Amino acid sequence: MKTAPQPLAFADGVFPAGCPSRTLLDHITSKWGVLILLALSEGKHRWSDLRRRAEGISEKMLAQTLKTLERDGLVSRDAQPVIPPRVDYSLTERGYELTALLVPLAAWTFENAEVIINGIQQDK
Amino acid sequence: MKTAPQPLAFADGVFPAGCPSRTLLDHITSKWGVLILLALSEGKHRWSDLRRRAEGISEKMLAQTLKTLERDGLVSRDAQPVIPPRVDYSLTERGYELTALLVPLAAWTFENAEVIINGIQQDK
DNA sequence: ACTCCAGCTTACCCAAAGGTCGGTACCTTA
DNA sequence: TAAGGTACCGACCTTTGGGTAAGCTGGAGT
Repeated sequence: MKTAPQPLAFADGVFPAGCPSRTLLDHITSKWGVLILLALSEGKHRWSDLRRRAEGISEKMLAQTLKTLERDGLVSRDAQPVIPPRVDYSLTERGYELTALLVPLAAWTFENAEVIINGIQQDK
Repeated sequence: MKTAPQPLAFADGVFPAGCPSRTLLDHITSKWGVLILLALSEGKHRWSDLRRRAEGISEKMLAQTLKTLERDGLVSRDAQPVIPPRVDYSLTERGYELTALLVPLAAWTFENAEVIINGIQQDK
């Protein structure tokens, strides 16, 4: 299989099926993954902050998403053993690299959403 | 802290729930949506081309995804009434704007996937 | 004493995303 | 006559993402 670190490696197949790239892409573009990454692009946040900022996320999904992103080395977890438990989540170096590319995309999406979605039949 | 040029619309809530921006974000970051957009970023493609390039997609999902992206004004469909039916799909102006931002993200993902996913326990 | 908060985890369950398969219409090649 | 290709549609069924609810630890508030 292709492992060549070419600039435009998807010149031949756009992310071969079953490849690690597909998995990572799924993590990043997952429903809540994007929102968490965007929230953290502004700086460190606590559990309850994230719940508020990623409006609508459930505790289960928050925990699950954070765990995935942490495993992928995009988010780091800093648990302080203080009396009322305090845990801060922030982006790793790698995470910042990613969100540097993600934020413009999100900004474009945000700016164009009204025109696109409201100007068009939206049944699904 | 601030990473975007604009007043950062998600400064207060990162894509408010139930907003058009969430819907559009879901379309764009959907499992097959990304792959179709990336494939089309290289130029026009036919139905069967897309099936090959978005490896693993089913006909149903291809049709559904294309329809969504078309409704969002990101993809244009050009059906020629020739004897063996020929339909070309390509990006609209708006679609190009998007993929200009999407491609770097995809490239980063592709380049970092091996290290991230293979260097780490991957249970899910 | 009782309840509330943060920061989780686990169990249970459902809607919906997505896969499989068959059909359609028209033409070409064997 | 039969098989095969393009570009789909749609019924049916399975997988899974994600929601709800409950529990847990250990203070702090009333």
